Amino acid sequence: MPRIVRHPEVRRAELLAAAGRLFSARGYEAASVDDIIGEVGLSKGAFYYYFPSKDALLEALARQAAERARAELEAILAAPAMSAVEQLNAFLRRGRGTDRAAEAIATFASIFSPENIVLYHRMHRTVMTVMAPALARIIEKGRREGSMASNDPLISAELVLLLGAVTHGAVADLLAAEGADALSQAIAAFERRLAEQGLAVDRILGLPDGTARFVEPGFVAAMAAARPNRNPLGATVAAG
Amino acid sequence: MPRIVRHPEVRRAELLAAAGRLFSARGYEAASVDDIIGEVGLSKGAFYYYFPSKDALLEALARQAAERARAELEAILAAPAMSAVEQLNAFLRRGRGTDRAAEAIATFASIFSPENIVLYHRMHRTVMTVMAPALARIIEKGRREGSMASNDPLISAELVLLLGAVTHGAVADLLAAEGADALSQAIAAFERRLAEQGLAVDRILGLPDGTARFVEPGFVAAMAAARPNRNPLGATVAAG
DNA sequence: TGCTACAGACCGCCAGTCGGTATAACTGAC
DNA sequence: GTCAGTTATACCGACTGGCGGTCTGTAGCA
Repeated sequence: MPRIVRHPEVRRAELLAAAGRLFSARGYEAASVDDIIGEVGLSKGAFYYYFPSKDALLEALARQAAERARAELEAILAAPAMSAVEQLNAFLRRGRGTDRAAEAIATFASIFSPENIVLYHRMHRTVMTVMAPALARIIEKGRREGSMASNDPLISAELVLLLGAVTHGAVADLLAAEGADALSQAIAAFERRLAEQGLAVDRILGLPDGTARFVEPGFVAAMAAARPNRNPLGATVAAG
Repeated sequence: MPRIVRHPEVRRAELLAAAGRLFSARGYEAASVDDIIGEVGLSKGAFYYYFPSKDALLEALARQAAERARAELEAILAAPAMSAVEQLNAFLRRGRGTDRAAEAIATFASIFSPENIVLYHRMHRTVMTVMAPALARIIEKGRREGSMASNDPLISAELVLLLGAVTHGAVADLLAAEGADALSQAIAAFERRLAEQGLAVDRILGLPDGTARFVEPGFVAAMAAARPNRNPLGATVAAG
């Protein structure tokens, strides 16, 4: 086979990109190392030259995601003109504008699928460790401004983040919904759920009811409209 | 090899029991089907006579756990003498008495270990579908009694259950703590966390602060005291 | 000339398959 | 009631394909 040499950073990025695609599409376990190197056009030996194990590749992918999330956050935190409450809402809605609904539903569809628990968990854990302290800073600011209450900003931050990550079931329902009736029902259920989650955040942080909102209005409907094409036999996503 | 025939129900139970032990001890992926049948003294063919796949065995195990949880709940729900608030606390503390601390820490240690995400997730999901409606009934009762507030008892129930399942990190810290100082710090952190989670539940359900409590006093210390013996090299549970 | 980035045959293990079989349970003849 | 014949059930274990990971190299750039 022709031997093609690239800059290590480029190769590493290629592997991460291919792994990201394949893990999302097929699930972490179902996507083999051979699949990944096949996509990049690399040998087994070269792969293990870059990553000590398949798990390390997953870890690197999670770190990458966390790093990107952190970068997105810096922008919010760096804006001193915003009140803590405004920052909170900006935080909760990051990447959840109606314009990014298609992107969001695609991500959800792959990451919340049953065969992707491992991928989801890794991402979540790693991103969480980056996000929690950032959100805690917002909560502390809110406390100083007198708009928020919390005994322990870091713990409160983790609880709030947790509430943001419970969308699993509702997303699955949204993806599985067949027919206009079921779809509009799923949308309504999803929005009720998001409203309740927002309320829970308000209560935990001592904000007036209706202050925190996880998505901007119309986001769920936009996501539903942008659902990835499902196979004609139905049940793309197994129930449960 | 001698051929030993048993009643199918007995064999099935044997397999479930062995799988429960091995999955907990080594993790779902690390415990092979060969390990399980080795423990039971059965052949590969016989195993696949009972379960169509290793995953189906995990599913059956999760169902079993859910069924047991449901049975435990019936007792609480069947007691009409208890107020909804009392039922809530009984619910939150099920299996969390100081007398059951040893059992609890052992369960946590295995189920929250990094290599057991799959096992944890399955159990959690299955048990959740059983628990959420039960807790929702308690919340409805509380609403009728005027002690609780909720727009949607089922969603509130799911949020409350979720809050009960966030103990991961703190448990890991508790298990990893080396030396008296670190241990007492981990205990304190755990208790602060549980207190905050209790507060969050209070707020979500419109209860006075300090009403809901996830464990009885002294439970965390009792758990810490009952930690399973860790290997002398330290770091039984990998960080994170 | 030496080190870095690569190649690919190879290994052990694992979930799952398959053809076969011992044994218990049932049948009917006497 | 018992005993050969038959069937269905519960079981055996060699085998397969594919997986993650290893190892011995080696081409190509510096």
